[in-house]
Amino acid sequence: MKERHNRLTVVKELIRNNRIDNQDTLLELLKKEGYNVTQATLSRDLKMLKVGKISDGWSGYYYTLPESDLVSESEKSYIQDVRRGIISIEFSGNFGVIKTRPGHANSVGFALDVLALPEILGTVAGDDTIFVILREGMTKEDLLDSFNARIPEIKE
Amino acid sequence: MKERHNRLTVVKELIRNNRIDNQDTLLELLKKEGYNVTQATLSRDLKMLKVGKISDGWSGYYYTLPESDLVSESEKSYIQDVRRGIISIEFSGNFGVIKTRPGHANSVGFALDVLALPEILGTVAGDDTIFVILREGMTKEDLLDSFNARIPEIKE
DNA sequence: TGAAAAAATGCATAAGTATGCAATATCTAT
DNA sequence: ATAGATATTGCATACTTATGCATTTTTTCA
Repeated sequence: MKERHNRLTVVKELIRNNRIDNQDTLLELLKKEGYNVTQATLSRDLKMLKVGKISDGWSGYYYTLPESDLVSESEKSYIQDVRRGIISIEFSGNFGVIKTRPGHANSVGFALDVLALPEILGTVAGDDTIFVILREGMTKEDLLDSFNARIPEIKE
Repeated sequence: MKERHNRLTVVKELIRNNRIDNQDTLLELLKKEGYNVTQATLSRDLKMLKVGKISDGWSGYYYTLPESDLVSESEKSYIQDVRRGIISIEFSGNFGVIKTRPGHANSVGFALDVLALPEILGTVAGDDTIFVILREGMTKEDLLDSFNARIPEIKE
């Protein structure tokens, strides 16, 4: 059985979707989801998930997931768009050319805009080709690094 | 006397430059800096500074400043560029027009690029005017909010 | 399968942080 | 300068979170 694994997933979801500021509250929510554990276990769960506690900018604090888990579902779908469409990327000076499967250029280009990679100043998409303009001072290495960070397994 | 204010500055600096994971440790460091207070006071200081506690990605946790205090010095200088140059900003549809002091449009525009506000798709700068194109789906309210968050006291 | 090893959990309690209250210190408006 | 208002602080303690240890559950492997 993967009881704990399931619970961790639920905990993560609860933290993502609620402003929770202590473990007892989280314990309540977990109970409603059918998980009956003690505060001790929850404390260990949070440590495992690397959950942090930060200011709400007002007068309180709440739990927060590490950045890597904060990627929203919608962002994930854009990442999928990129993965599905992209074929190759090559550079010339501060311009890049992305080749995509036919008809995918727009979805990939739009996804890149949404992902707002700091290296990219703008894109123009045709049918199976995207023209990428790098921001002043950015190199193709910068962009590729950023790619690998935001879009894992780009080499699939 | 502004004892507390000074102390807060030191606390902030200590947190920025060290990996501190509890208040007693911080208390020690503060003592070395010549500030003798109790844990209770420090707890209040941290709340005031909106200090958070996040995972080091390994097995521990440490204090961290809110984003607004993490702004790098170089970023601050760009923020200054914007403050020095900007006069007004108005909108029409998904376009914005920023008026600047004569000759300042380029420094402000470049600073805006560097700051990479997610609302801005791109800018074109003349001599005392900047043309801002909002990203699809973004409103002028979004941009103004972002402005206020990243560039405090824009109304000076 | 049936041990032995590893992982997960609860209990009790230690460690860490926050806060009510009273005492001071600082600021404000005469 | 001075009384009243505000802000800061320490003390004691409540609240919150982490963890050592023993127990139970799950996994591994011969």
